[in-house]
Amino acid sequence: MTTRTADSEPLLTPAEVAGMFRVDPKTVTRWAKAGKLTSIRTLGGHRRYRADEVRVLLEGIPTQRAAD
Amino acid sequence: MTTRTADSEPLLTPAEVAGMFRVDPKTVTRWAKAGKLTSIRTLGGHRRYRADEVRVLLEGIPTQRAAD
DNA sequence: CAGCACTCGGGTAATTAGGGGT
DNA sequence: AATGTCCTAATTACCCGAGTGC
Repeated sequence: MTTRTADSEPLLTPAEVAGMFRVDPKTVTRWAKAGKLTSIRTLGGHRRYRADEVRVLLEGIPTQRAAD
Repeated sequence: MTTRTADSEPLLTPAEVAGMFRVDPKTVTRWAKAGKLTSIRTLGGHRRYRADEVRVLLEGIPTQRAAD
């Protein structure tokens, strides 16, 4: 219950997100820089995106989760 | 595999749809605004259209979608 | 260690959105 | 009512070389 952290949130690569939106990976990077998308950076500087967030932004269909 | 993603990967750009219908991209935009065509917006406001929907409107042959 | 695919960064064309008018 | 065209502003796509990820 109090464990409300994003436990196992699968992260997506720029190419993955770009494919889902039918845009260029660079565009996804631009969204991250604009703060429209939550980006997690690897230690090398590469970005990873939350599958949850992307799914919501795509059609507004959040992850199927049991009612709180 | 619990690949429970919404199968809305195949998206088309306005130019693509316009080319398939032999109309101006603006016309496709009008169709979207009129609700005649399902449009998914990028985070920048650009529209993307479902290949399924376009195919149906073009040939009337819907895509085989797996029943959940 | 070496290699390939991908992503990074910046910069420049092409496309799209929106309103207005024919 | 519906489509095509003109305009400006914003967004997106492709160019490069270098670094990261596996």
